[in-house]
Amino acid sequence: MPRVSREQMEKNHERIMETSARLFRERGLSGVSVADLMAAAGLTHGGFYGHFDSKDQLAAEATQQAFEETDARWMERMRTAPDKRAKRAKIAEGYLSNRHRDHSQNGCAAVALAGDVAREPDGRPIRAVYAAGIESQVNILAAVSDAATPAAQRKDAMVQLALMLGAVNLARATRGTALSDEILQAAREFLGAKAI
Amino acid sequence: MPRVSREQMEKNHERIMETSARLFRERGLSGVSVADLMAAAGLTHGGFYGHFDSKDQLAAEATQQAFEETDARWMERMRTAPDKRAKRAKIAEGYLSNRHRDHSQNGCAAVALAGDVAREPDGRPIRAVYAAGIESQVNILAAVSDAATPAAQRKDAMVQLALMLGAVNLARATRGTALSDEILQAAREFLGAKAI
DNA sequence: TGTACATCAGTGAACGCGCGTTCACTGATGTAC
DNA sequence: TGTACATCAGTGAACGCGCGTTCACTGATGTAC
Repeated sequence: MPRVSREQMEKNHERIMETSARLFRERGLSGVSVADLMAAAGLTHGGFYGHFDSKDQLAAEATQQAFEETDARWMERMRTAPDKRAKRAKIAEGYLSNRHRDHSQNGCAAVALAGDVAREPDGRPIRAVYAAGIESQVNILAAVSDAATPAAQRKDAMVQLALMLGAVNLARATRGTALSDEILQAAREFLGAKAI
Repeated sequence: MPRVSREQMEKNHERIMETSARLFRERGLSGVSVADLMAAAGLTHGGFYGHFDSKDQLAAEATQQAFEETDARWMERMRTAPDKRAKRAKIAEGYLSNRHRDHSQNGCAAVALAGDVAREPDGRPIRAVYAAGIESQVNILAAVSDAATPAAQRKDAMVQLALMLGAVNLARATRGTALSDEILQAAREFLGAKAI
């Protein structure tokens, strides 16, 4: 049934973006084919190029959307915490949860796609999107650092982000072992976060 | 020129392993084809299955070899350091160097393959190899922790490893930006390591 | 408001390509005498 | 030590398959009158 209404077409466009943002985080950039992600949106593969120039371009747009969602989630998690220390711990609790390890599809794009983006050639749109996403996360974390100077706050933020990302990455790669739980636990304790 | 001597065949086997260990770290498990890695070893693709049961099996063996090389390098780096604190810093210096960021092919398999292994299905041989490699790295780092109890030493080790791995992963994914250098620098400072 | 027709979102076959793996073949190696 | 022959490491064509992308087509949507 070809030729849907313009309104329906916009809904389809959004649905392709949203399902792709989840699939890319779950299976990686090359782990999802155009046919896969169109099928996940309830369409056939041929129509893809009416919505996006290329798979690369969609990957960049979907990644940007995923970063924005994570930023929003972080802000929301911090909202009820009484002070900076508690706000940092709140973010760490979610990030270092077993739930986040086990559901990369809804999780942070930074950790889900780090390995893929690291191997993308220079100049690919997703590289700029990724770097901007990390910069934004660093800024959010720097704003809740207790360090004395902006430079020290920024360094604090980078250390917390690197630790969280590394711990989740390691925990996912060792999924199913006791070591995996241990790593998350060690990182949580270090960042003053509870198990949730 | 088929049928080489048994001695030559063993050399070829080793060369396939060694070039593969480098290529997998540089381009990822699915970024290297059997033809690629046989060509890198100076052979044609058809002979591959005389040496290995499958690409998966080679990936597991090559990854194990890469982990062993990193362990040996860490021990060597620590050898001349006067105390535990200096030994930890020595490892961090190498790990968090711009050189390590820019040459994953000769670097740590844990960070190079974390994303790939995280997405491998349960039961694949490389998953067990990877988990054993991480366990070994944790043990090496725990042995140079200044914490009071073995449990605390192990947690220290996991935090240092997660931070180093996360920082290098982020630095690689943001390669070419000022942010990339900043992240390595922040992690080095945190772990008391110099820039080398 | 109703009709005629142009537009174009989505379909599905097809494109060239590279993948992991198999296999018939080749000819130097290794061995039996 | 020399010869005849069986072995088997490596070759390269071929297998079925899935990939990203293209394109002729379809028929409901949207518009001009």
